[in-house]
Amino acid sequence: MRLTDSDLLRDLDKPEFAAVRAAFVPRHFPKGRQVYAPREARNSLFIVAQGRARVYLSYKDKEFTMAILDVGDVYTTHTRASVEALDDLTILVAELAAVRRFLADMPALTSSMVKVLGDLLSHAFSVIDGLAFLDVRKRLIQLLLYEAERVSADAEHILCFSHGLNIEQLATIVGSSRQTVSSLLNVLERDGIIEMRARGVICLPDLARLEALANE
Amino acid sequence: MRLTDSDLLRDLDKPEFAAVRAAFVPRHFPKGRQVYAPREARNSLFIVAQGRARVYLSYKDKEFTMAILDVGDVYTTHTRASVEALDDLTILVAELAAVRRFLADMPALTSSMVKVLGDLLSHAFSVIDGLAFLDVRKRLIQLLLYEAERVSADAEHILCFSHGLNIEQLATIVGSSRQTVSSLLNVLERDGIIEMRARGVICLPDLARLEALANE
DNA sequence: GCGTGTCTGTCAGATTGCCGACAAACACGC
DNA sequence: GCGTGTTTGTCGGCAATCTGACAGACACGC
Repeated sequence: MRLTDSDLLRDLDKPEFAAVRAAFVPRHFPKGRQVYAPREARNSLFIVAQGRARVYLSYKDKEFTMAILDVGDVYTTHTRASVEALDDLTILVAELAAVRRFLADMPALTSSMVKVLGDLLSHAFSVIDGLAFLDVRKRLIQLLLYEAERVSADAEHILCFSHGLNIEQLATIVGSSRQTVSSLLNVLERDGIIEMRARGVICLPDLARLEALANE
Repeated sequence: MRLTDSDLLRDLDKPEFAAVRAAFVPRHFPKGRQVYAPREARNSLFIVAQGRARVYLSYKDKEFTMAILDVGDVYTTHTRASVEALDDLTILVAELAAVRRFLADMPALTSSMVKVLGDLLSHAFSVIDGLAFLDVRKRLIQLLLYEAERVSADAEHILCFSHGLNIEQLATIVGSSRQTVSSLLNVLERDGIIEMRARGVICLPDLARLEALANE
């Protein structure tokens, strides 16, 4: 779910961007608080400075999680998505209109913006791809593989990651129900493909086999 | 499915944009020909000058149509989507890198680019929204309403549109199968909510009732 | 006007995945 | 260690939708 950790955050701290940096205001949200409501009029751009945020669509009492933003991730509102704080959250917010004023002067900023939008778009296409062509089981496996990729840098002997989400939240990511995801995970565990060490922690003792399942 | 008919095409013909205009090369494709293959390396931006193009994802022998581009629509590749000519097609193509070089000099161009990406993104969100929350019937009804909106300007007494697609193609738009869409359409017709005048032509004698169905 | 190829309507069977219900496992404060 | 609220596992019934099959309708060239 990681989106676009461009160098925007780092760039902003360079002296030549001081003027732009001033357009970004830090805002804090306690865990669970709504950051943006569905059809918020304002278009803004923010960078996650601390904590995680969940970007999601909702309809009646259902929710679909589009992305989980981590530190360094950049996001633009002006879509019909809501955002909520998954942990205590700090973001740097700028009005899009304000940022736009600087675009002419700072080509680097333009590239960043275009990159952010491009990454969001590319991610959205992946999501559509999954929903249109894959069943819940495959979408879940893809999610596991995706998470695995992010920790693989640690090169642990046995690959584990702590996503810190409950089954219900996982279900909103793959667009399914708690019950379905629960039983799929348990089948995978019985087959020795995953291991659920604790709530919110999954290990992948046999990555190769998981990858095979994704392609079958 | 109409995307982003920004003023890019018109803007480009202004004398001050002559330099940028030169970066766009016209290309022709006969009906049915592939315009971009799935994972084409090059990132480019094009404007439809004549005909229609279909943007779609594919997986094994299934396809999902993301959008149908009309004259004036702008599209950027660099996603995993393919594009094919739905009619005989003429597009103005520019390499993204080439366009990017002009961005600094021409803020208006930047706005256009950001708008294009933003529109694509917003459309992608709508698609996800439909796939995640609505059943085939509702997605189909939304599609009908969407098409209705585009011709409503004609203010005909009874609203008709000729989409020029067969049932199978409609099915790829709503992410369903030919059989399902066929029977759903026939149920709607029996209920007097739509009228299929000829292949590829649908009339909506009772728009209000259709809208009611969409919200139920 | 006839024949061929495509498009459409419809049915039956199988599958997927949802939902409600309920019990067991867990987390955490006291 | 106990009690309460949350999370998880599992079952059964049900609705949506897919697939394959086939017949009838249509379109168009000759």
